[in-house]
Amino acid sequence: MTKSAVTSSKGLQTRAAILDAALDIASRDGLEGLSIGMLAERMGKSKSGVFAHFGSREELQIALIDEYARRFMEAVFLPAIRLARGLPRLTAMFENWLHRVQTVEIPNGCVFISGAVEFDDREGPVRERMVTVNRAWQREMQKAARQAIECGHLRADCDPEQLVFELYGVMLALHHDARLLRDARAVRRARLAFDRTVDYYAAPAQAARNARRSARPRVAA
Amino acid sequence: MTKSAVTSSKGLQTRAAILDAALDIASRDGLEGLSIGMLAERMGKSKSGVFAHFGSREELQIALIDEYARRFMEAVFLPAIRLARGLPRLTAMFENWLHRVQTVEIPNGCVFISGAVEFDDREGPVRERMVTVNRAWQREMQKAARQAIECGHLRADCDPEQLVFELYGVMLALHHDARLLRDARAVRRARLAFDRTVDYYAAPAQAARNARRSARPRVAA
DNA sequence: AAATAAAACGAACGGTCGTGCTTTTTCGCA
DNA sequence: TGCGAAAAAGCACGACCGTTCGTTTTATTT
Repeated sequence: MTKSAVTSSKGLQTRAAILDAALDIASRDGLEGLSIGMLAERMGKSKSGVFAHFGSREELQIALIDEYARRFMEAVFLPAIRLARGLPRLTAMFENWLHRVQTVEIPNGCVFISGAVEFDDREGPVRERMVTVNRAWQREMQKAARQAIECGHLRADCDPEQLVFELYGVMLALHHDARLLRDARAVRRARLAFDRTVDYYAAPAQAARNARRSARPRVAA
Repeated sequence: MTKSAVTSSKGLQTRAAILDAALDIASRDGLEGLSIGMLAERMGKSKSGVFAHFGSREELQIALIDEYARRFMEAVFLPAIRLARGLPRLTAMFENWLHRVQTVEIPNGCVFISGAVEFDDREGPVRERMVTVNRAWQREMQKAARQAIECGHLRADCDPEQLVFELYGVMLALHHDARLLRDARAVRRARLAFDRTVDYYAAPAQAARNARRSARPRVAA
C-alpha cells in the first residue's frame, strides 16, 4: 500500500521487502540498533543475501532514511496541498501528522527522532542525510506558514521558522509523553498546544473567526 | 565541582571517577552506545576492574541515570528555590535550564533525551528508572507552575501539566535544532517560545506588567 | 532448451561485546 | 611491619557484529 512504487525484476522487489522489514526494526531500535543479522533472520534469508542488496550497513541506513522520509512526506504533506492555501492547509498538515503519529509513530517509533538523537554528534554521510531530509520537511512546512501569512491568516510579524520550531517541539513532546511515559493525554495536549500557538500568531480578523476548536479535517490520500 | 558528593575509601572514589567518565561517553553515544571496554580504555583501567564496580552493565546504566538526574536537579531546580514563588522562580528554572543546555547539553548531549528515545519501547529496570527521574523533574516544574497560579501570576485556568508539556517541547526542539542542525539561532528561538507561552498563560494584570523581554536572572548555585 | 546473468546461500574472518573466573596488586589498620 | 581485606588485573568464554568470498540456486534471455 505504502510500499515503494512499482517494482521490477526480482532484485528490486526483495530490496523493497527488506527495506520494509528494516524500517520496522529501525523504528523500534533505531538506526544503530538495526543489525543485518536480525534483519536476515526476520526475513528468513541469509545474512550475506540481505547484505548484498545494499553493499554496506551505512548505505542500508541511508536508504532507510530516504524511504522513511518519502512515506512521511506522502502521508503528511502531499494530501494537504489539495486544500486551500493558508491556515486550512497548515492545519491539515498538522492533523495528518498527528494521525500518522497515532497510527504508526507511537506504536512503532519515529526514525526522524531516534535518528536525530543517534547521529547528532557523529560525522558522516548518515548524519548528513538525516540533516537533509529534516531540512526538506521543515522547508515544506515553512512554506505553508508563509502562505498563511500572505493570505492574512497569520500576522505579518510571525516568523515562519519560529512557528515551525515551536510546532516541532510540540511533536517531540508528544512522542516523549506518549512513548516513554505512556500518557494517553499526550495527543490531546499536542492539539491544545497547536491551537494555542496558531491562535497566538493568528491575524486579529482571523482570530475572531476561529470558533475555538473548529472542525479540522484530515485529508486522506 | 559538580562531582558526586563526599567520597570515602578508594572504592567509592574510583567508582565516582568511572561514573564521571561514563557520563561523558553516555551523553555523546547514549546509554546503549556506552561500552565497558571503551570506558575502561578511556580510564586506563582493565575492563574487569571497571566492571566489578557495578556488577552489570544494566546497573551501570541505572547509576548513570541517577547521577545525571542529580546533577540536573542541582543545576536547574535547586538554585531557583531561593527566588520568590511564582513567575520569578519558574522563569529562573527555565533560565538555569537554558544555561545548562548551552554549557553542557549542547556540547555533550543529554541523557534524558537519548535515554528516552533508546528505552521508550524496551521493558526493564533501565526504562523504569528513566520514567521515574523524568516524572521527578516534571513534578518539580509543575509545582512551580501551580505556585505561579496561586500567586496570581498565571491564569487560574492554566493547566500546569499542559504548561510543562509545552515547555519541554521547547527544550526538545532546542536540542534538535542546536545539535542536529547546528542552528545557532535555536537558543534565541527557545527563549522566544518560552516568553510567548508564559505570556499566553499570564494573568491579565501580570501580562500588562511584563515589559516584553524583561531581565531574567539565572540564579547561580 | 541452452546459455548467461542475477540473486541467494554458507562458511569464515577479525573484532567487540558483556560477563565469569583466578591471580596479583594495593590499601587500611593493628 | 605484617596481615587481612578490598580493588584491580589478566584471561577466557560464548555470542553477535559487519564484511568478504566462493559456490549454488534461481531468473531472465537467446
